[in-house]
Amino acid sequence: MPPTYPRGANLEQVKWQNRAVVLETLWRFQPLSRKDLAERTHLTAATLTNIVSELIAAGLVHEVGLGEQLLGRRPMMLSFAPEGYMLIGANLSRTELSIALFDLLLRVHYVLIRPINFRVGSAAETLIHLIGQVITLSKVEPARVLAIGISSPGPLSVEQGVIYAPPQFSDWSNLPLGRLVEQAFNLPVWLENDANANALAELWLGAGRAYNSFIYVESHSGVGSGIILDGRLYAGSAGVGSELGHTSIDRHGPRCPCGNYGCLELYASGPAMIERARTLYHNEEPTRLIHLAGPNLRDLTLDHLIDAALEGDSLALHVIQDACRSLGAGLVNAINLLDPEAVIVGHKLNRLGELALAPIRDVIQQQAIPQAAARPNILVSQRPEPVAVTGAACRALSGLLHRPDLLLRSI
Amino acid sequence: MPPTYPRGANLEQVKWQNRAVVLETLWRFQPLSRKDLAERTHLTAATLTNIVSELIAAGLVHEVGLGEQLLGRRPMMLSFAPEGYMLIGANLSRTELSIALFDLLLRVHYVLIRPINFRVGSAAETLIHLIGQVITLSKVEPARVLAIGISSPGPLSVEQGVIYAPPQFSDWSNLPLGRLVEQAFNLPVWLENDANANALAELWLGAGRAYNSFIYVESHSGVGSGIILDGRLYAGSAGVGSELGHTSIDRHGPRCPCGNYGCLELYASGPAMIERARTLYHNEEPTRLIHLAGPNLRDLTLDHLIDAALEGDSLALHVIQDACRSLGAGLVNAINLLDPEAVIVGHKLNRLGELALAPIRDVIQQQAIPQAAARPNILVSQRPEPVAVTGAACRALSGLLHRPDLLLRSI
DNA sequence: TATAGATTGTTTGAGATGTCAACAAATTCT
DNA sequence: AGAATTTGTTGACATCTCAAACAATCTATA
Repeated sequence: MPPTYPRGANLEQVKWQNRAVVLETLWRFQPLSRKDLAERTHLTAATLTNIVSELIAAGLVHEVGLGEQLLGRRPMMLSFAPEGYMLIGANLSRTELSIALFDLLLRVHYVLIRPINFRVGSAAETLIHLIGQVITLSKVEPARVLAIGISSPGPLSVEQGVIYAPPQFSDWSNLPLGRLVEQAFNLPVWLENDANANALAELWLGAGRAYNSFIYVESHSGVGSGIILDGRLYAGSAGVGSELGHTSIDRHGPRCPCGNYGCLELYASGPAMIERARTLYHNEEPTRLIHLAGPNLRDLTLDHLIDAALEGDSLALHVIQDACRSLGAGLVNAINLLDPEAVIVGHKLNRLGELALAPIRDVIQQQAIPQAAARPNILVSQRPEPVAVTGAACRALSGLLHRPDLLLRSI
Repeated sequence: MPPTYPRGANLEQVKWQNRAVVLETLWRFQPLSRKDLAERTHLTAATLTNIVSELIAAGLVHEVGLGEQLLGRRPMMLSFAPEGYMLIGANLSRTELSIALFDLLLRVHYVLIRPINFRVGSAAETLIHLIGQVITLSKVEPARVLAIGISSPGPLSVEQGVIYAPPQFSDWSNLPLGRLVEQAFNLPVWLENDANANALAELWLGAGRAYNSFIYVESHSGVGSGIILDGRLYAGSAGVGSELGHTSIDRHGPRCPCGNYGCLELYASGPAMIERARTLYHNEEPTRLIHLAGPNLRDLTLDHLIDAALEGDSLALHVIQDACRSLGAGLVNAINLLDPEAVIVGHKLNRLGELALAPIRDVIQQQAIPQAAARPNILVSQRPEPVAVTGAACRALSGLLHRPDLLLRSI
């Protein structure tokens, strides 16, 4: 692909860009007055009068009452219309399909969760059927649904809306899911890697709200990650996200199925921790874990480990904190390469709070080079429930706010 | 620092942005016709007529003759005016100060190189004096010099133009070099980390011209790197560049002065290779190296190693290719994290060509995950001489092209 | 209670930019 | 010589933001 050139701008683009900027700013910092918006966007008050009138006429924004003011006229505060329009978020995990209906404030209005079998049935039809179900069962007026966001694990082409599933899940392999859903509902659809979508959720709703750049990492069946640079999700040259889980922390470590050696995922994923716990267990006294996972830790899950660690089980704590130190080592590399403002640790690990953060923070404090003055803040995820679909909804919201023509064309 | 909000645009910004886009596009792909520019920038032909007239009137662009055309009117090709205006590039290395005068095509017109002693003299005055010397000795009309770019190793604040030198170089420590030079010549000055500047040079003049994103890496006294994303130099949140040299490839490796363990720099920098050659040498037969570096490889330099490797010396080749495999391991991590289109290996190593590239490429081919379809291209640097100052001049050019008001305000 | 002062929001008209469509210019092919 | 084709130019035009005056709304104070 030859290099793309920066594009020239024209007046229509200015118009839409300004509307996008206003919408995004209002979303992140609502409620705001017209004056506040003018200051933050560096547009003039006159322009904000114009733009806000449009947004109110379109039903996207409401005046929500007068704000406080020490002296002079009190400002009229603006917020997103709470229930004017709706979004659909859908998440495919390895075991289940979650679909939810959100309003434009990303509050949940309806949730549907179904176990799925990747090997059976026609994948796209199932998803389309269930999205339809959510719309009818929630009794939302279909015309008020504006967009659909879909998050899915593992390699996919964001631009083409295709999932490259492993061959054994033949039904999902090379599936142009984005386009199929788009056609079925005649709505804009955004497909996104699940960790990337979760990173966006941190940016919009979670611990990343105060930052312009951060690295998000989560551990479950693998180690997923997403990178936010300059307030935007970094997509990479091929639209495939970042793969912190497959950066190596030990070139002499074991071989990873990906071809590399000593990948972070081999030390810090859920299965890696379970494996480690089983190995260490044989040489230890009986612990709290055996009550949870049965003899020889036969049924051990990551949740068991986390529960046990929270209850003070030393083996579980040891295994988890070891994994967190590995996570820290991988993050040090990413930090030295990208110099982010923050690191956010998410998903299951956030139940552990400081128990997980402390070892990560220690490693980073000691081993990352102090770029400029400050090292990045290390934070725990703060996304609201239902966690799985919120990222997908954020992806749809983010897509919509950057395409205000999709929101305003109707008027 | 609170998050910065995206800013609204207005028509004046559109004007300058379009001029910047046209200038940048013309620079990278000159010669181009007005029609070519219109297609690449997605502006209309009418707009290009207007903008090009301005640029010609300002003396920045010349019509350089008719191009070929199968049918119809032949296009008038445009190029940057070869000698209308000039730029200064300056590079501080650990041992010498290089300053050169360039035209807007980044061709060298005058070079001055001086050995320096970091411990003695007033640093800023020396640099300012020598820049003045270049201007007078080259007999360029001072008013035609438009901007100054300065590259320097090690941590610095791009935005504030300050060099944070190690304390032993007290004269250069916390020096607001950018502002001092700016005031001395009343010209815009850009200060940039040397590896970052070299990455820019690859983008504008070298192996990176065909790519929008790549990772540039060079090995000398350390391992330097620069990241180009989306056709722009990635600056990080604090304006400090990327530090691939201080990403770890082996958490059980030796401790690095930076605090981390097993940093890439400990395996792939010049001093690391020299050390390794000395260690291995004692157990080997006499080699070609002894002729170059004296008994016990007392005076061995990286250049010696490279020369010997080019002449087929097996020890030198072994040491270098080992270092390159380490470099590959570090690059695999960066690739899996950032998914760039290319990797460019520069500086001294490019004398080795495929001898250095092959082991790097092997490691990446085997260990990087194939994101989307293709793995990144692995290339060797192609910058023109004089290598050291070209990066600095590119930084100045890049700065100017993004601020066309600095170029056009005079008319 | 009236008035001054301060702050937010609105209106009007002006200025600037890129665009559109028609046209001019230059070249090849038949 | 004329049709076809491509590049470049011109002037009317639509539209966006902006500046400035103005309206609205609130507090403080005499």
